[in-house]
Amino acid sequence: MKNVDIAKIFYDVAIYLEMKDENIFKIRAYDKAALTVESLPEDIEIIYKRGGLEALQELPGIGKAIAEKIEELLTTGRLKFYEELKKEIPVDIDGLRRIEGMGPKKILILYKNLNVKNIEDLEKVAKAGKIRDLDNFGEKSEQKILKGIEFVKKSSGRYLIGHIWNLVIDIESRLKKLPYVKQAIVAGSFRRRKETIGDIDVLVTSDQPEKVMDFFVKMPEVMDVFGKGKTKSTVILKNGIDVDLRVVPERSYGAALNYFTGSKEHNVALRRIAIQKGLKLSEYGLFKESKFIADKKEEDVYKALGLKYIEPELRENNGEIEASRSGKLPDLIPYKSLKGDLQTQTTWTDGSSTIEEMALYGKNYGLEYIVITDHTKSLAMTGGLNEEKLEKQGKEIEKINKRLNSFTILRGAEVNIMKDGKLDIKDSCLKDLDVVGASVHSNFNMTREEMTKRVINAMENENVDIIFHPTGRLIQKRKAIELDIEKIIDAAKRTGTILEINGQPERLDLKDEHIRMAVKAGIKLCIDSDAHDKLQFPLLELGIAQARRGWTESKDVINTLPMKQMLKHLK
DNA sequence: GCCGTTTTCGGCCCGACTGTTTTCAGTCG
Repeated sequence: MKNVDIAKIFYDVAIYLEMKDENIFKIRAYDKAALTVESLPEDIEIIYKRGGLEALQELPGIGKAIAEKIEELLTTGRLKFYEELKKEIPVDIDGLRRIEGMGPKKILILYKNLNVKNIEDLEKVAKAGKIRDLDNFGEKSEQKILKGIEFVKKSSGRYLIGHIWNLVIDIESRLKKLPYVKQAIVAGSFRRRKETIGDIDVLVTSDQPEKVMDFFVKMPEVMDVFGKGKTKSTVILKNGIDVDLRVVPERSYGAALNYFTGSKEHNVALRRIAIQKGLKLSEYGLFKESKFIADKKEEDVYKALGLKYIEPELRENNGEIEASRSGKLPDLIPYKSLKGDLQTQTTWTDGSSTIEEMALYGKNYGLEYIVITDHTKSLAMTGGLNEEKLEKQGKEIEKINKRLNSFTILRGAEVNIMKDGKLDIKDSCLKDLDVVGASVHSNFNMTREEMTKRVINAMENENVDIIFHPTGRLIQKRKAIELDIEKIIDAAKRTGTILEINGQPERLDLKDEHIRMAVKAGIKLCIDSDAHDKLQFPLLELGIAQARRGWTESKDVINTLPMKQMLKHLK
């Protein structure tokens, strides 16, 4: 049983307990435990095997009772306590809760009175007009439920940050231009640069909130307005994404930005610190009694709490507060700080731009060098290159390089790691390339042991400089290959192999927590766009965002260096 | 249910909006 499965069960337990009107703090305890398990960097099973119940109880938010439940889940694969709750109230919690406004209490009322177990049941009773007669429901809530069902049918839940990036920036800049808007910024998980975004949170300061709200709910993308007040409005865009807008007075900007950036867990931790100091922190400011202490700038809030400013990408309550207090925050790699891109594809395989176009656009983007890394022969669907073609491409690159000023195209390839860990291109050919990246593109379903061995085999090849998109995941589409990341990091250290942070929106691979492990182990990384088109170099910023979430500093990333120095880090 | 250089008992983060309510519960972030 995996961490996510156990976390899911505890989240569900919390919801069941809420239905049963249990003590709110008991409910939160299960939520907190779920979050802890969910965000562990290693398998909880390994922790349990290593240290048993005691080791489990050392985890934050996990005490005796929950540790025993984890033990039961790990040893039997089941949890009686949970199964009894499910039997007592057999409803599809996940499905029903996706409907806006449906929480535990309402789900319970609907189940008890109308035997609603899932969205289909809900739609039937709503259409039949049966909901309006229930206590605490009315005609409006019935309509809202029907609207919510329509919306859920269309929407896919969370969105990849790279896919909504332009839309978000566009909305932000339109709000900024309004004469009655002072500041406008997108906060929330977007500002923290999470790989997926559930909804867009926009913060605005203005003296005329009504006008801002009027503009907001009438934006052309808006499909429906879910709520509109003086300080808070929620709309749904035609593409299915929720946008929340909050308007606060200018004096509260810093506190509000901090509050709406989150994460929730980071905020809770900050509030606790405030309470310890006899202060109160809310989106309106940091207060002593009713006196403003800090509000205008985020920095002031942290300072007043005795902390160094914490960058948004770190605000997940994963140790950043302790690091801030003790002056051990990382000096994060800045945006726009890469000098080269070590993975790009061209028309020689599945890219849509020529080598020369890639070079010109790369230069224009501000880079000093790029590596052309077209696919190799075993990836037949992309028309992968063989040894002969690689050599031919090398000559072409040489020609183009002569025409370029203060920019260099390096020769590379993205070679395939075969099932046994061997590569699909001869070493004698790889030796001639400047940069060799290797990656897994086939046989995704191997056991963890086999897969880890396979990749390490490739890392041991003296020509392999980088492992591209190491875990092979496609967010929301394909699971990562089974890899023992700790062993991969050890091997990287031993063999001097670089691990990639791939900036493609659906990859972002390595992911943040693995990056953090790699950085901690002191191995070198690179950040690539994996551009398949001349317009994709801005994906490097997405890669940097991911790196920042993994506590990466410039010194950890070889392509922050000028070309000659970068090359020295390769084998 | 968890947790503790103030506590092993008594705390546990804060506020807005909606819809159904005549003062508030539920939901959301």
